[in-house]
This record gives sequence, structure tokens and C-alpha cells, in this order.
Amino acid sequence: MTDSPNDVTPDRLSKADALPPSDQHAQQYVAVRNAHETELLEDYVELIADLLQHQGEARSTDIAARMGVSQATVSKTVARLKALELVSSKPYRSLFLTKKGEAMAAMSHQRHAIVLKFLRALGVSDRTARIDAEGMEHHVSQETLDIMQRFTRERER
Amino acid sequence: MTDSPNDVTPDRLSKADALPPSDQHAQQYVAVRNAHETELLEDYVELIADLLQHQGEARSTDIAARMGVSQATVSKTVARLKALELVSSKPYRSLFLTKKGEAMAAMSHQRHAIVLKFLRALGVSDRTARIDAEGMEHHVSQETLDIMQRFTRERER
DNA sequence: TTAATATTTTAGCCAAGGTTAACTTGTAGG
DNA sequence: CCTACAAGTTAACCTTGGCTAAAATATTAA
Repeated sequence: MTDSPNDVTPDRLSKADALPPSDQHAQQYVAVRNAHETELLEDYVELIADLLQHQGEARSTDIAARMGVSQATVSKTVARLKALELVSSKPYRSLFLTKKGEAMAAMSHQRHAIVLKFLRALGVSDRTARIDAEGMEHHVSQETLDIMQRFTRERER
Repeated sequence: MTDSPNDVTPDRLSKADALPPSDQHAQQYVAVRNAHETELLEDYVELIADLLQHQGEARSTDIAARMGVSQATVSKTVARLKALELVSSKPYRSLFLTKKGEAMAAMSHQRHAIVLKFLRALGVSDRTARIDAEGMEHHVSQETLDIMQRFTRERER
């Protein structure tokens, strides 16, 4: 490599947007991979909080049904959540959030709500907004969240 | 369970939005999991297309650097891409897209561009918009994409 | 209180997506 | 032409997040 005379000079070939420098480019993907790591944990914790609030109890059966996953999978993931001290429970009993878990659930819930309301304010149908929000919420930075929130408020007035 | 007299009646306890019915709720998560399956493949294919266009060549070193990942990882993923007939190449040589791969890259690129432009039109800074777009692009439905596109066009006028 | 049913856990399996270390192949320079 | 370095591959390993089947524990109803 390294600057041979017949190097392709991108600017002459491509319409507009060139590639960002490698290291900056890499950071984008790293950010996405990091998000993926906590994504599932956040979903669980958020769902547990919802169940506690709405049904008074968080049982793995319900989690399995709502996540569209087998009970065995829930068991395994809950074990991880307990190891991370996000969830507490006695064997064969229903689940509770630790302080740490509650904090995560609250943040997660708030982000989710902001994205969902934003999509609806944009004019996206309820059904689609719900699906998209679920996927998007873990990939929206604070900066963007602030802007979404402002946008939604303006539309509401 | 099942309607005991002292069942918690959610509506009295919670502020607004109750939980959606289980099966509908599950579909949201299923949709996200499905998106995750193709996500990485799309990113690779999109990046390969970019490299081909901007540098005339797609080499695994560059992919590794830009994805922030080891070369071994690239090798393995490329093997998968080849098995799926998205990419073709001879051992130790650089990579090409099949027709199928090109189609996927084109779609992916377009979605990415729509989301990125939308975020910028919203007022998100370039750096943040790039990161968020990378994460969001795989979770935005066609309906939302259309709305984003319309929004961006209106702002441009 | 005991038997049937429901729920939770455990064990064993699999694929994806990472890693490092060691090996192979390709390419430039002397 | 051959040697050094760069690039690509392979092997062996790890974790995550799914699954099914079987075992353990709770709950309900007779």
C-alpha cells in the first residue's frame, strides 16, 4: 500500500461522502457492539419492572411468554442478571430488582418512552412505532434523545 | 392465578400505558432478534461495497481495521458470507460481492443514508449522527424510513 | 394428604461472534 | 532468487443466547 503513484484517489471517483478515517469508522462499530452487550439485560430488567408494576409480580413464565422465548432461556439469563446483581430471587420463586436493577430499568424505560413518543409524534403508526422503538432504543445517544424529546414537546403544543 | 378476588387490578395502580397482550409483546422482541441475525452480514456487505467503490479493492485488513476487529474474525465472517453467496473470493485474495451481495449492499446503503440524513436534519451533530445511524439502521421499518425521508426533504426545502 | 398440574431449573446441544497464537501464502527489495 | 514482512487462514478457545428434554419444586383440587 502506502501511496504508490497509481493509488486510487477516491475524490475523483466517488460522489460525495468518502469513507471516514479507519479508526473513527471502527469506533462506530465498537459502539454498536457495546450496545448489543447490555441490550438484552436492559430488556429483561425493563420487562421485570413492568411486570412488577402492572401485575404485582414477575414470574419467569410471563417473561418467557412476553419475550417469545423458552423458559429455560429465561432461567439462564436470569442467572446472569443475578450474577450482575441486577435481579434477586430465591429458587423457584418470582423475581425482584435490586437497587441497581431498578436504576437500570428506570433509565431504560425512560429512553424507551422517549423514542416511542417521538416516533408517534413523527407520524409512525402505533404498531410500527412499538416495534421500531424496541430495536432503536439501545442505539440512541443522549444527544439524540434530547433532540427527540424537544421535538415531541413542540409537536404536542 | 386466574382472577382471584385479590388480584391486582393494574388500571388502578399504574399511570396510563398498560402492557400489550403477551403475544403482541413477544413479536416486538422477535422482530429485534431477527434484525440482529442479518445485522452483521449487512454491515460487512455494505462496508465491502464502500471499499470497492472508494479504494477499488476490498481487503480483509481494511475490513478488520474499519470494523475494529481482528483479521481472524473477518476471515470467519467472510466464510459465512461466502456460504450465503453474498461474497466471492479466492483464498488469500481480495473480496467481491455477488449479485445478491450487491443487492443487499445497495439496500443497506440506502437505509443507512436515509437514517443518517434524517438525524442530521433533526439537528444531531455529525459525529453522533454517524454512530447512532450505524446502530439504528437495522431496526427501522419501511414505514418509518418513508416518514424520515419525507421529513428530511421538507427540511431541505 | 396426596395426586395431578404448573412452574422452575438443570443438562446437553448448537451457532454466532469474538479472541490469540501459529501457520501459510503473497509481494517487495536487495 | 531469496529473504523479510505483510496479509490471510486455521485451530483452539470463550461467552452469549437460543433450543429440547428431563428432573425438581410448588400449587391446586379431589
